[in-house]
Formats: sequence, structure tokens, C-alpha cells
Amino acid sequence: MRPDDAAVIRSLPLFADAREETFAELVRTAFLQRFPPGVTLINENDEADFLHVVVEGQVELFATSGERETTMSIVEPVGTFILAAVLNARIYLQSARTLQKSQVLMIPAEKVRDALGTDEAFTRAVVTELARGYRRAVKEVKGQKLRTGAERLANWLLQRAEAERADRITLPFEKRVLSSLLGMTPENLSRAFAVLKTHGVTSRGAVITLADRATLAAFARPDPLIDGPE
Amino acid sequence: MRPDDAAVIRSLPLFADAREETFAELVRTAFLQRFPPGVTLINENDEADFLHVVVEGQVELFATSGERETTMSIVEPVGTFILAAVLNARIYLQSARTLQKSQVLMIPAEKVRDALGTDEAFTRAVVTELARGYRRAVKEVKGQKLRTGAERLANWLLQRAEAERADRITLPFEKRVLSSLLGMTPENLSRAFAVLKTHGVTSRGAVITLADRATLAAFARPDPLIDGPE
DNA sequence: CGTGGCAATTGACATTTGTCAATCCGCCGG
DNA sequence: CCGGCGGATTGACAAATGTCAATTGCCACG
Repeated sequence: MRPDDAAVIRSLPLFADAREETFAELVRTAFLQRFPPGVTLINENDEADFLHVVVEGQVELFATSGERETTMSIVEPVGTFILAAVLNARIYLQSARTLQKSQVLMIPAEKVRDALGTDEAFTRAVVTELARGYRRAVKEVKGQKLRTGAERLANWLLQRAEAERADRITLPFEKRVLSSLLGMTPENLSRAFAVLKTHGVTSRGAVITLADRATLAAFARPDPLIDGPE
Repeated sequence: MRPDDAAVIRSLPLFADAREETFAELVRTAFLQRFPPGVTLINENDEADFLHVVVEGQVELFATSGERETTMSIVEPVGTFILAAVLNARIYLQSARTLQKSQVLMIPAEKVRDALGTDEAFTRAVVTELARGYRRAVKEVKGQKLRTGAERLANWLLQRAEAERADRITLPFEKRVLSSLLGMTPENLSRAFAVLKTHGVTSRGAVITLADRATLAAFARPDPLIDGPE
């Protein structure tokens, strides 16, 4: 691993306050692996052996049941995933695959659990991070149960525009991934975009333009308790 | 608070391993309150001031957005709620109301956060509990995105039957609450029950009978990564 | 022993979402 | 420059879910 990779990981909320020895030990025992796109990194139902940190590229977390599959989230640099499973020494609830050429740091689960006992600041950061993930998942449930597909898309677009401080958005992944992330079929996503045309959303390929955020917001009815950061 | 109430709370996974002083301090500063049915205990968007423990009765956690509302979970004795908001000193993402006459222990959020710094075993329990809640929320998302309404009902019934080790279930709350918990309208729940009649589910009022769990399971396709305990 | 009130159910219909098939379109390799 | 591949879109239809209104049924209260 390059030194500045380590520095970037060190700056993650999860590691920023950890003691030097704790961080050094975690990184020392970790593997930094490179993967081409489309590789399955972990499978639901496997034992949680590693905490994963996406250093470069893009990783899709997804879940299956029977024949059905849905995208749970997209992890980009620098983000971690599967923390909860690692901590409780449980099996993964989600699978992961690379969407792009990626570098992933894999920290042995055992080391993470060990660090809990020895580094108070790290433990505190884990608590914060878990609580954050928990709350994100609750928001996800709220969005799924309280909104229609078109509304979820509209709010997703508004969030993106907000984050990028721009009215022109370039989708960071394929539309079929977005459709699954939002909990619908690709066909339905196309129709949702058609609906949003009447609210000032135009799209050409992966480039989406919002003519008037206020108009779109009137339709989307964004809610900080669903869409807000954190 | 009666001494055996304290003992029951003490036996919760969240408190079982805490030091005696930690637990004593938390309980000393807590309020035990009684509420009639239908009382709103907390409101989304309020600051998280207390960790709540349901000692008696039944509490519904629900969320709203605009005019819409959905039930997020039902908390029965002895269970806690709103841990994540308390820990991150954030606002509540969910509201809570009593469904029955209830007793609720309210522990000041500040004390809970203080205890994190001073009691390692308690902190460890908090991590475990948070991870558990996180994983439960992820399972909820999976259920919502991967299953139809009738399937969610079928799996809910199977889970109940499993937990009670009986083929006869008495609904612990009104059907409209169940419908909202499962993410559908009351009308749709009725229809879902009608669908399950063909799979051996008969209902008279709040009493549901499963003629053959295997048959029902063939329809429900239960999945430990969605329905399993934890 | 009625009877009012509320939850639950049912029917009719609208909306949303999914499925299947055909077509379009952009990009890349020959 | 031409195919050809895969993702995206569109149309037609089916299934799932929501909405509205009417009815049923149960229970508590007078």
C-alpha cells in the first residue's frame, strides 16, 4: 500500500481518532487487493472475515433472495462496508461485487474486534459509525415504504445535485444499477424519468439536467429525515 | 421503580455486562413513567434526550413523511428503542406512541453517552446492540425490496409461529398496525390473508391458524438472511 | 338487551409496478 | 465504415397495490 493510501484511510472517521499502534496493527495485517470490474468480493451467508475499505474504484453491495436481487448501496472511495457483520462475528447479509476496476483493503475481522478492547477512541468511532449506518438503513426503509418510485428518483437526483452543487449530474453508474438501488426495474426507471420530464428533468445518456430544483422539489417533497446527510 | 423491574432491565443484553456503578447511575437518573394507550412519547425531528426502555405494555415506532405514515416496529417488554439517535446526539428519525397502557423507563441520553467512556463492558454491549439493530434494519430493507405483500405476511406468520412454537397465533395488535408494519394498506392485508387461505392459513378475528407450515413455507420462501433472529 | 362506534372486510376502480418483446442507440472492434 | 453487442427505451399487457365507498361484525357502553 502506498503511504498516501494509508493517510487517506487514516483520515476516515472510523480511524481518525484511533491510536497510532491500533491503526498500524490494522493496516499491517491487512491485504490491499486489486480487482477488475464484475468480481464478486463477498457472498451473503459467508462468515464475516474481513472489514473492507474501498480505496479506489466502485463496489456494489447487493442482496438476493430466491431469484430476486436488489442493490443495497454503492461504496466509493474512501468508504468501508460490512462493519456490523464483522463486529458481531456474524455472516454477511449482503454480497459485494466490483463495478469498476477497484482496490480494496481487507482488514481481518479478528483484528478489528481486538482493537475494540484496546483502543477506546477507536471503539467510540465504531459506535458512531454503526449508529450512522443504522440510521441510514432506517432512512432507507422509510424511503421504500413512504415513497413511490418516481419520488425516490426525484429525491436521489436532488441529493446528487446538492452534493455536487450543480444542476447537471452525470450518473456514476449504469441506469440499471440505479434502478435496482432505488427499488425498481430498469423499465420503471425509464418511466420515472419520463414523469420527471414534466418537472424539469431532462436526460441524455448518463447526463441529467435539472431545469429548476424548486419545481422538482415540489414534486419530490424531500425530507431531511429521509434524505439528509449522515 | 420496583426492584424486580430493575432486575429485568439489568438482564437485558444492553445492561447485563455493565458494571454495577454504571447501571446504578443510569437507573438512578432515569424516570419510570406510566402512559395510557395512544400517547405519543416522542416525535421525529425532536432532539434525542432519552433512551427508552419499555417495561410494560406496547410501544409502536412509526415514521411519517408528508401525509403518509408507516409503522417501523413494535417494542414490547423488555426492549429499548432509539439507541442510535441517543448515541450520536442526533434527532429522532422515528416517532413513538403507546398502543397499550405502558410503563417506560427514560434514561437521560447524556448519562448513556457518559457511560460509554467509563464502562468498557457496557460499551461493548452497545456496539453489539447497535450492530444488531443495524442488521435488523438491513433485513427490513431486503424484505421490502425483494418480497410482495403476501410474502411478507406469510413470513411474518411463520416467524411468529416459530417463536411461539404453535400453529395457532393470536395477533398481538390490531390488523391495521400489522398492515402498516408490513408496508401495506389494511385492505391489502385482508387480500393477503385471502391469498394465504389457499396455503392453509385461516383466520377468525385476531386468531390465525396455520394448517401446514411446510405448505405455507413453500409459498413464503423464508430466508434466514431476512427472517432469521438477531 | 339494544345500539353506536370502530375495526375489518369486500367490491369496484385507479394507479403503480412488473414482465415480456421489440426496437433504438451508442460505443467499440474489425 | 460497418456490424454487432449490450444497455436503454418503448409499447402492450399482467400483476400488485392503493383508494374510495359500502357493508359487515364485534365489542363496549348505556
